[in-house]
Amino acid sequence: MARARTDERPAEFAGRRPITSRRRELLAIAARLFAERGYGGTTIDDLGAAAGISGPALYWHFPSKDALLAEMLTDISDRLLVGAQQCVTDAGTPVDAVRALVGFQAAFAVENPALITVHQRELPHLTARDRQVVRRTQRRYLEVWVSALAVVAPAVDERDLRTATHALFGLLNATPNIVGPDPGHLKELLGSIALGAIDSLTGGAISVV
Amino acid sequence: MARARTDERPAEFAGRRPITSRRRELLAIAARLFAERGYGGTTIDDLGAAAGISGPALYWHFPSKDALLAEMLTDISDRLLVGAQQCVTDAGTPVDAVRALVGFQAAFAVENPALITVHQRELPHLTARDRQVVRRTQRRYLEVWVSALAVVAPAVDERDLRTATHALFGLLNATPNIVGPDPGHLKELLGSIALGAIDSLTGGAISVV
DNA sequence: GGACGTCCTGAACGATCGCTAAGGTAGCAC
DNA sequence: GTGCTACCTTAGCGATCGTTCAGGACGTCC
Repeated sequence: MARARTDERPAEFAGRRPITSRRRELLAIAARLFAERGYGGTTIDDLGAAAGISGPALYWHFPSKDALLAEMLTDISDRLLVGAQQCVTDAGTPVDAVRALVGFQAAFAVENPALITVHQRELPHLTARDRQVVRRTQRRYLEVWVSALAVVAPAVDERDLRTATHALFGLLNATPNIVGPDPGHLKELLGSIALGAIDSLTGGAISVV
Repeated sequence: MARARTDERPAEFAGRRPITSRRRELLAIAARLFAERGYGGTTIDDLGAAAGISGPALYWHFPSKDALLAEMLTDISDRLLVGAQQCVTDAGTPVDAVRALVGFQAAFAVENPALITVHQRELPHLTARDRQVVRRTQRRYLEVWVSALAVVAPAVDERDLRTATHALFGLLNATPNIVGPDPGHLKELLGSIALGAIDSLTGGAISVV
């Protein structure tokens, strides 16, 4: 008999776990099911069945259902934060930085609607500790946006900028509700609408071509 | 022994149930808890405790936890639809209609962030039948917006308008994530950002004062 | 007084579901 | 072959939770 991986590698489970392709696959499947049925509406057996294995087999890869969700959410927020930081450092001008952020978030939301859904919806089902971690990363992501916007909209109060950024996230993250258009077109459309929204803060310095 | 209300009034539970103030109160409490902890993270006993009664006491007012959620969600979508139709019929011009819709949705979202959260998040936990009902009403609400926008943005493809409307909903419904500003200011701010977003579709016919 | 309606309590049942336990199989190293 | 690792199986436990049941308190009406 082999011990469960949880017993075998306690230190690893406490921090970062090895990211195998199988784990990534299972996380993607879980994201789809969570988006469709909700976290509470998806059982371990559902997840296993969708992956072609039994329910309890998941415990070889993840220590618990909670931990699976936690890993999914931290991964999403990490990817967003890293991508946003990259946008800013790569941009030549402040205006370019804002445009890059809009394009990046639009692309992520269009390409990963299930992740967006889970990220928006399932935060309450995390443990207090995991929720805190995700929230912290989300806040840092928000700050990247607010800092970038503050440069192109210096006249706007910073609290209003924070509000506006939340609104922009809501706008760009509407992708799970949108059906039909091809990804490229959708990115363009959402991006231009978002830039129009930003124009209402700057007086029109952004979306002019 | 008194029979449970479910046995007593089967016909009434099948369709509309009487809306007492106590029921409304319980629905408001449930909305707050669902928004905080999620539907699956809230037990019948939690709901009862928050209302100062025992858990099973809820079964006097609602036939099931599912039905409570269903009533909450259908009520929200009904209120939105009725309000939107009112906006359009009361408006003098197409531009006024769009402005009224933006103001109405902004006001609702600012005043009822918990309802917005539940409405966005808990749809998967409805039975197929209830979900269909809510979806239908949501679609009619969307159509009110698309029709109004089509008049002020005749050059935009209707599918794009539908996409844009989803984006606008996402923008205005970001209120649950926004903390701090006073309601009046928040409505104004979100409204003006939304109008800026609409300007990106019309070329600037809306937000000009 | 009694009948009746309204709203609630406390106990308990039954089903679900996350999770554990114990073991099996296939592959690779030596 | 033996040993080891990676990944999976089925059976079942324990706890949670939605729901039902039997009844009780309080009011109103006659």
